[in-house]
Amino acid sequence: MERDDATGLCTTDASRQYTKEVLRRVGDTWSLATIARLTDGPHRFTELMKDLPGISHRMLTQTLRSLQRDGLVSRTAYAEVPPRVEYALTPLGHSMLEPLTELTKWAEDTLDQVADHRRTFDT
Amino acid sequence: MERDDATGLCTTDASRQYTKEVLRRVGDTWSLATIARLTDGPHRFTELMKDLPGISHRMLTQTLRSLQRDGLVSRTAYAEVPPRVEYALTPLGHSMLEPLTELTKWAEDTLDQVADHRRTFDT
DNA sequence: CAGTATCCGTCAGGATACTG
DNA sequence: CAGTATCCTGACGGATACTG
Repeated sequence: MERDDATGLCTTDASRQYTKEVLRRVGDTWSLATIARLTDGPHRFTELMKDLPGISHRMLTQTLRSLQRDGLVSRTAYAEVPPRVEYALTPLGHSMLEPLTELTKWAEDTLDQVADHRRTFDT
Repeated sequence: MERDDATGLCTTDASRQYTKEVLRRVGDTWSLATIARLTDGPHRFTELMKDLPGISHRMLTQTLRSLQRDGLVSRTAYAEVPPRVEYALTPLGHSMLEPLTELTKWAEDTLDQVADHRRTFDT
């Protein structure tokens, strides 16, 4: 596997597949936010609705299905009345948190720089 | 700033802005691939076209403008005939490579797991 | 409560043609 | 060579109504 010596970022065709793969898994509007919300433990559907301001009923369902399909989130239904369903991160889901956190920190640290540059660029 | 103790991933409203911010900057189809291609130094427009299989003329322009606008990529035009323009990562662009590489490695390492899980889930 | 189904608007992004 | 402008399609995602 070739990697750039300075940074470790692959520049091969194969490596670009991985970046695309990441986007395919969590590149949509709600996946990352949903994962972040599940960081501290299992949550119910309604809790997630409440804690993800702006998400629609439909999109939460769809996002959870997608994450579940990829093995990042588990779904547990309890046979009760009223029905209760809990979503939680799987070990695989947890394994994403560390690299994801790095990227989030980077965004946080560079937010102002980017905003400044954008203003300058527009003028 | 509240962070989850176990993982360091923010779960506050503010932190979700950062994840959204990342997606806004590089969440489209071609930004990450373009950045990866610029890792090893400056490249010309045509080189990038050739090295990003499937990208259209229009989308490369649009992607480069967006990255330029955010200060991740610099554009240098040489007053020659025929015209020559070179794109390169800025220091800010370089600063993204490390966290990005972590995420790429994660995708690489978990690709098979996800593929397996997806097959199982479909049945 | 936790979904599924349907309709519909918006927009990313491809194809193509035209300029400096 | 390195763009810009225009048109068009398909996927993302919101609103709403209906089930177990």
